[in-house]
Amino acid sequence: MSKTEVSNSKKHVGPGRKHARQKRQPDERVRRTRQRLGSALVELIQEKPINDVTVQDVLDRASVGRSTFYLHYRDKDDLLLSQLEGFLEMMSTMLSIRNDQSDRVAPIEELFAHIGNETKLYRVLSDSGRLKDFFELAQGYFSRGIEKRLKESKRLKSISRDELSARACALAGSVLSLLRWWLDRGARESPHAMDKLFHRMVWKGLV
Amino acid sequence: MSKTEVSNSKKHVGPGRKHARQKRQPDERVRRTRQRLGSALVELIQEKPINDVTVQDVLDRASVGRSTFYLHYRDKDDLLLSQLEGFLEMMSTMLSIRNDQSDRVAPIEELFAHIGNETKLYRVLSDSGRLKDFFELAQGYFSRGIEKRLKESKRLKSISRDELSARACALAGSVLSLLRWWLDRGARESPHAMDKLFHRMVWKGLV
DNA sequence: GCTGAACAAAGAGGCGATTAATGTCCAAAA
DNA sequence: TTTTGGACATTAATCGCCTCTTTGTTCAGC
Repeated sequence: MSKTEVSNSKKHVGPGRKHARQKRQPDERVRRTRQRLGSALVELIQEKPINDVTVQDVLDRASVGRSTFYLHYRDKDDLLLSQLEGFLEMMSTMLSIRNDQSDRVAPIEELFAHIGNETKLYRVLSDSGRLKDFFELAQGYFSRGIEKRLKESKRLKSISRDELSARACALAGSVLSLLRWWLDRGARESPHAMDKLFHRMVWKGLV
Repeated sequence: MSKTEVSNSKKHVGPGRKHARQKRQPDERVRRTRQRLGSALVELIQEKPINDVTVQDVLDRASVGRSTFYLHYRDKDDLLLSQLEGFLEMMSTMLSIRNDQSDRVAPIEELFAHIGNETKLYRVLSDSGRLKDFFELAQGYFSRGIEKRLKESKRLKSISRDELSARACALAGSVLSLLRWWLDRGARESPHAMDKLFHRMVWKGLV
């Protein structure tokens, strides 16, 4: 695990993945085990350099047997990736939902709020050089979420499939750039302010 | 030079940099030497894996003495970075220029056209894992170029400095995402079509 | 400003030995 | 069915030591 990149996990489908994909039968025991492992890793990488965290550390912190770990995940990176993907999946879903009813929190605001709560983790990823991989991953998830949303827009019915995907891609890019701008300056503005800013810029004219 | 990252070049100011910065007295000999070294490197990395290209290779190809090389550049990476920066500087300048007069080629179109001519290089950077660094670098240059342009917009006179920089950042992000989308699909659409697409999306409503 | 040659310093690669960590397997418990 | 603990084979990091390549510096002279 020397050349560990967050994005380099197309190795093989692996044993752990099967559980992740089967959304049926979310056995409570399984859910808890995975949850404990994930939290343990996330905690640990905020305590010491990511490469110094061993599988054994995670096992101890999570109080989970070694064999159980490998039953769920291919390796440490797979676990981290799975955590990040879970998070991004949430964000993507948020972006995909139309909020016509004004009683919902705006998706961009919610997105900034959620990520603003994880600035420590952001720092860790940044320091370990995995931030670029994370953003690349995020670009995919955000694009898909946004594309889904755009598809339901009446104003864009006449637009070709390719152009829709291009637009989603560009929008995702701008959200992520804005997010990075915000985080790198210490997240000074409120999530609500960022949401309004984003709306003033592009969202309004597009969806 | 095993862990060579395009972006990791904040080591120290280095001897070579002084020539790069002094825009006065662009001595013809210096210009030619730098030009030859740059071209040699760019040629070579398209012929064999970037890490197999030695300084000696570059020297031979460029017919430049070893001491001369180190007079201009800190190391191989510095040379590559300098080439990329030169390219990005051009792009940034293009983005910063308002084209009120319709006889100019639109900046986005020109940008896509220029980069479309370097797909081989794009592939090389991608294969050597430096693409993420390149895009990160580009994000900075593009943001600055766009911010400069936005500053001259009458429609945005009332906007705060911070918001202007945020907007520029987001716009740069969307251009780059679009660019990546375009390149990764084989640059099928014409630069002109991409320009129009971009305008339909955001540019129009913003500047 | 550029050169060539000479030289010190750093680094990559090979190799055997040692140690830590990883990943697999299975019988048995929950 | 999931989880467990312990035993076990495999892998990977580390070290010392060596060799050869590449790097980066220096300087007298064009």
